[in-house]
Amino acid sequence: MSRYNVRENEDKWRAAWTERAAFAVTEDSARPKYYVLEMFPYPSGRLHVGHVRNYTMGDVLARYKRARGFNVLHPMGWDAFGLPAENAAIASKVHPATWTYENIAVMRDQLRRMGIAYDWNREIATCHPEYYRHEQKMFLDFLQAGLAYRKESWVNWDPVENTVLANEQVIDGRGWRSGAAVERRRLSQWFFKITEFADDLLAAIKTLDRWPERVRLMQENWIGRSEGARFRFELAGRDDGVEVYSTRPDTLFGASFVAVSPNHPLAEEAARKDPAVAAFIQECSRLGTSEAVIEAAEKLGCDTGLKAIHPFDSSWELPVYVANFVLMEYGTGAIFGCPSGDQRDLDFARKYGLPIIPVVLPPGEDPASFAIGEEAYTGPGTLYNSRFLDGFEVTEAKRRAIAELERLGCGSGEVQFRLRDWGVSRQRYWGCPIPIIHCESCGTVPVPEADLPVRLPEDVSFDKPGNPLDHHPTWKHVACPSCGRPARRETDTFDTFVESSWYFLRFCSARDDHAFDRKAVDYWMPVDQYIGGVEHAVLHLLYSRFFMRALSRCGYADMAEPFAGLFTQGMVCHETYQDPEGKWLFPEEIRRADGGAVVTVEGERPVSVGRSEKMSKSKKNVVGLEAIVEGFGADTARLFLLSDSPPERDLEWTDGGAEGVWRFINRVWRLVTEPSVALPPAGTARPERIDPAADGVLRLVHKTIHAVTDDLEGFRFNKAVARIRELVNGLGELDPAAEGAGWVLRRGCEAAAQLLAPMTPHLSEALWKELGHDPLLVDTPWPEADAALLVDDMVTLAVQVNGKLRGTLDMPRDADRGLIEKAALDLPAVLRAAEGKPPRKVVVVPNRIVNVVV
RNA sequence: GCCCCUGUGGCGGAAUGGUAGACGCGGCAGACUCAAAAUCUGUUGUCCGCAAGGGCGUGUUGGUUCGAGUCCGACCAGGGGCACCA
Repeated sequence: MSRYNVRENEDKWRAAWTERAAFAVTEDSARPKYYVLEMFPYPSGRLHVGHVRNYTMGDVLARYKRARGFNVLHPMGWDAFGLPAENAAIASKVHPATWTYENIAVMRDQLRRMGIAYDWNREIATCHPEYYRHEQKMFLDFLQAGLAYRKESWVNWDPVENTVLANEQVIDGRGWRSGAAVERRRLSQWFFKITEFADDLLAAIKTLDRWPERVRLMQENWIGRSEGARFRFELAGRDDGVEVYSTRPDTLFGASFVAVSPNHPLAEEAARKDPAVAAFIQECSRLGTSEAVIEAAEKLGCDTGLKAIHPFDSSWELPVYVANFVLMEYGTGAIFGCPSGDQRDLDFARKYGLPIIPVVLPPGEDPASFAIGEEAYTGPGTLYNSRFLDGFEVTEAKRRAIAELERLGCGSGEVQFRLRDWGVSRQRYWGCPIPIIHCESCGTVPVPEADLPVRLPEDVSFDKPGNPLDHHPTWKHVACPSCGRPARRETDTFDTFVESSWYFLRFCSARDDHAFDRKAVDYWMPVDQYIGGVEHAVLHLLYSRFFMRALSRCGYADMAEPFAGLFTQGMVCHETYQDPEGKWLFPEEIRRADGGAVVTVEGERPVSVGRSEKMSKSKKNVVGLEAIVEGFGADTARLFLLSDSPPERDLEWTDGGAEGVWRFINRVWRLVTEPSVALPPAGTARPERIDPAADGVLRLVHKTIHAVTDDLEGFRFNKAVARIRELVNGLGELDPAAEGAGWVLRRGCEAAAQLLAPMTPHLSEALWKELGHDPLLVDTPWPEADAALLVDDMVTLAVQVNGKLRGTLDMPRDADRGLIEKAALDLPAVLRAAEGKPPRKVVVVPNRIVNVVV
């Protein structure tokens, strides 16, 4: 019995593709183009199976489309700037650049071994000055176009590390590494004006019909368009007021307080006079900037002592609170509270004993008895207790309330977006320097284009807390390009999302002197199929959509949407293991003992098995790619990652499953190398006579070609694999004595090799050669199914009595309705189930089912 | 708190409103073997039954329909997102 030699074959066929330069492409107007892109990885150290799942899906598509005659662009690169490199620098004294480039070398090698069909000539690393210099130029152009600007904003500040923290780095109000209490601080930072395109970014989501529904929904929520009113409450005894934004101006007569954000100027003013307010604001700053945390926290407030005057009734005064649930970043940073119509306001009013005035009467309720209980009423209804708004529906009341505010001159209707401008400044070393010089007399001066790129200095130290660029002895000291006097470089670097917002354009002409060649971009863009994790559903994808618009406005391109099709794949998960002390264990540190109990390999101590979770280093539930590829080969890993779960769902890695795939690969190998009946030479014409038994198998071959093609088009890789397995099972059961069996078996084996090719390219190439074909399979067109062989002459109908299955009926396809009814009614099982009762009705669905109703 | 998704055998999962459990993993039985591994064959939702056959089954619970895993309502459970991780 022969065994498929993985090592030899995988090396051999990869070398053959490389020698052919099979996947290097150029623009070719004669052929339809197809741009397949997987989200490029951060070079974290080594490839894990999650990456491989992502890239395998892209490769399946790239190889499939290539076989269908498309000119396929399938590039790969590295999202190489980022925090982990700096953390590594702090932890192990290795320079971020060294660490990054070493990781890239390891991961590139791993990717090559997986046999993914990339055009490696287009490889890019975003930390390379040849990449980021174009980004600096774009920034200058955005600045010119008014799409980039500088302003103050709030951040989470770690006073020990002297650094800004991400929300996820704030744990219970403390810095993740230092443990120091986090402060909210104002910092002057650079922003991209994404809100400029808010309406268009929202409206165009409708055109992205090849994006997953949930991603579109997430983006819609993120942009968060709302219609409401911005208006002013005068403050009693002062000549200023407080401006609020509300989506429910119709409920103004239910108002019982005004609340401002802890960062609102009025709050700061109150804090200066009242230590209690100051202490409260201090307390709020501990919550951090995350909306989820703020919204979930108990609604707390602190009375400022100020009184706001109701815009519709100057004798009506409302208390002004500082409240922890009011966000400075949204609207005006101030609201009015209507407890009967908003849950947060209701909680707040209950806590502080404020009036609760119902103003919207739900349909069918009696105004005399309707009362607000535990829940605020936010649904539709009719206004009451609301003077001139009484009797109007909510929508109409909103319109009238706004009209009245406008008449009074204290406000107007306004559309608000939840979307805020994109803050791109990071107080970090390992990122793209922002090409700006700060001069005391000239202000912020752009670095002249001729001086680009602004390169990162290499001699930096990570001994001190804070930004290494800031405490570098010389780097930031430069002459002002405008006046020549001593000035200081911007020491912030870009958010790494900036690099990933245009890398797909760079791939179109990766070695061009400009950011990209317009002709190449016009040919290849948009990306036809983008594949990546759903974790990027909002930010990366929205930023890229913004960049495409911003670059188009600056004359770089002429396109709004960079990604025509998007697919978000699930994560790869694995069981977790802990020893008796609760320490996490790697899968290879455990084994299953004879009784089925799980024990440690060392010392046989009992292991508790946890549920399957996303593979992560911290829980050690990771499987090494090397071990799999060494043992079973790249094709096994690829096929397993495609076969067990639908691609959009999480996949559980199991050793058993991978072994099953390995068995299957060997079964296919033996099917071809040790056929049950001698195969005629390649290209032999179809024999005159084919036995009905063999004809059934031939039909299976064509049905499989048809179904697998359809499944690949629809991203149903797991089903495609299942169908190919059915084909292989069917070929294994072919009667070798049947007339025409050899020819049918050849057709079947060829189809199996071709259909498997996008998934197991090495194996398929080897099978193709075994089957006597000389040209590479990679240069062979996709097989076509013969439509005549897709439909059977006989069909099996299910027969039900009152909806319950009682038997089946084999009938010719499209048989006469009366014939079917009669045959069904004569079935013994039907007679038995009907218990002698006459049929009241017989439902016949052609070629599918008969339902006898008695 | 707000928004969203998912619940089907021991497990991963199939199923245009039409034969629930394809395909695989695991289990059980057998063949080959001195033995094991590898491989192959059969079997495998559950309950009753010697069998033929039948009852029950897609988180719970109502509804629509000749017919519901699929559509609609309520509930329960698990998961995800909510602006400096990438």
